[in-house]
Amino acid sequence: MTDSTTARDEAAPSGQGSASAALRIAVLDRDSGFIQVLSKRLDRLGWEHRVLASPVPADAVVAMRLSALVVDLAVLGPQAWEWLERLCGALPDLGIVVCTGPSTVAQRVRGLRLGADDWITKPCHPEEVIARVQSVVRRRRRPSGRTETKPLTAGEVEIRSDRFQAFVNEASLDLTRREFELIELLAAAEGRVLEREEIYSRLWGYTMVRGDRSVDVFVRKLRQKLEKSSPRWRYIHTHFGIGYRFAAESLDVEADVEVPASIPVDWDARDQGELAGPHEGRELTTDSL
Amino acid sequence: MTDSTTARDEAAPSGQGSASAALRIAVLDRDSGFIQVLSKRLDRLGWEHRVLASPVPADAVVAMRLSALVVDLAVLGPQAWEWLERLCGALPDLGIVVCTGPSTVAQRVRGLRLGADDWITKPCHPEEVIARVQSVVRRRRRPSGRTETKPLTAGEVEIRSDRFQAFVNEASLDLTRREFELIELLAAAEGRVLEREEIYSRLWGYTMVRGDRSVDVFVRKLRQKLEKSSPRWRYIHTHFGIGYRFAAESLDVEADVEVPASIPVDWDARDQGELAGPHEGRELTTDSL
DNA sequence: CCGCGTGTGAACATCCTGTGACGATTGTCT
DNA sequence: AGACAATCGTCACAGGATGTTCACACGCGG
Repeated sequence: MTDSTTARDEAAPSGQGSASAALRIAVLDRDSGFIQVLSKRLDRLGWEHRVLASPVPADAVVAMRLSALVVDLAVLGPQAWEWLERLCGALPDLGIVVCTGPSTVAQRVRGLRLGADDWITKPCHPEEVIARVQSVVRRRRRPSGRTETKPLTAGEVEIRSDRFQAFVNEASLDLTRREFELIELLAAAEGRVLEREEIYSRLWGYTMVRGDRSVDVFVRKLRQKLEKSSPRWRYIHTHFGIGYRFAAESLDVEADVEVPASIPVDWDARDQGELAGPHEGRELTTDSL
Repeated sequence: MTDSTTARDEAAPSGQGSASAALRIAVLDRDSGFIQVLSKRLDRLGWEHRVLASPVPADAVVAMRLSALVVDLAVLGPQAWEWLERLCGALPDLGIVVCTGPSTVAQRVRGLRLGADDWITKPCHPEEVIARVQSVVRRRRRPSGRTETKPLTAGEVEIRSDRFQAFVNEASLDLTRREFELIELLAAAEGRVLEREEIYSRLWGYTMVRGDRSVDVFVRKLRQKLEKSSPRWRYIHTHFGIGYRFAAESLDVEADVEVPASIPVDWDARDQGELAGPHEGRELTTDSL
């Protein structure tokens, strides 16, 4: 493993609030003075950052896996709008702060509507730029309420966010980062069907291109590991043409007759544990192993 | 309503289009001119909004269940910072846009650091205020966005958008994607008759060519599956020369004793369905099979 | 009674997913 | 630095599920 270094910062489905420090920022600008001051400040904050002086294709920005981007639209010339639109379309979760020279209200409105998160007019104080970037990034992390309090369990598996691992009978499944993020995302959906596009955008951070099989492949890897450790259960269900649904379902058939009444089962706690929606009534969990 | 269909039209993978409409905004300001213009604009947008002219306790704001708040800190006087801090602490998900008179960089930075999402300096154009509020709200809606999934029921069937499935007595009908979209569309029409062309254009996304039987075929498949799982009910009714209407109707003659009480019958939808004869009087309900 | 719209079943074409393997990339260890 | 291992993303293929079209039977409406 040892994956978790940069793991959570970008595109984290349920990031840990702790890692507010590690941020990847890029600044696209030509004003050397501005860049210099800003860079120094970013250094002191310990934010990983990168300066781009020339118009970078939107696709290239996507590959940088940024948390936020500060951009002077002037650098991009006339195609700035198109560029901005494409970028926002591809990375809905990227924080974009436009920091540019004098502009009209209409321009600012247009930029914000296209997907920019903030718009600062030069000249401006670098400290304010920093503060606005922070503000944008702060808003981005959703899971404010979802701290790593409760380990999720379903069927035989237990998903521990604090360990970045899933376990069956205390034995780790040895999930990789992506695999874990996937199972965590699915399990957190509480039995709802998640569409491929949504899974992709929440795990990878940008929008999926048609024909991408990444989600399928990782679902397969997950299923393999789940099946190996918990053969009598099915967890990930395919919904053809839509996506996947996570729900623990036992393969043991109608074995309730087998369950001796002598063993008192804590139905309440058990039911809560099951992620399987309240329906799927015949959960019958004869954990007779 | 009809999540999946509308979602389809705008190619939005996860976003429920309807959610963008329901916004609750409050404006805390004393500048009557500003308020007036802003209010008018908010009205036209259809956003539910409320104007507060006097310093409202932070707790009171909490009770308003807002999506966003536009506030002139000047109204709050010297306690503005404390007020802001408390509010942000209590409602981390509330979008807060400070819109106030001249300020120093330090003040703006402080406000943003305390939790404000944006800071606009007056005088400013109301359209920009709107755009910035939208930008702030846009980011926020992801996490809770998918809560409005209310199971729709009619007769014995229950349509669950979160599972892309319909159920009868908790047993799935195993509908395919198109079948589900169709039943969802029909059911959402609340008993109105939908013309073939409309059904087609809303499910397929483009206009139907004359002679296309796709809708008929899918109606048939749906009827088959419905009949198999719920034989004592009729759901989809043909209106000759027009289209189809969805309404649960029991075949049991007044002997609803048969109807298992476990599932409440949606009488309302049924009644509405009977009345709905929008098109030329010849309703003549040929639903005799 | 005729014309047209609809129900029905099946054949056909298409799309979608499961699967295994391969190269690319990243990070670690020596 | 270089080799090595793990992980990730893409590809091609196969099988199956799904969507579409067609021909024919039937009933409605005029």
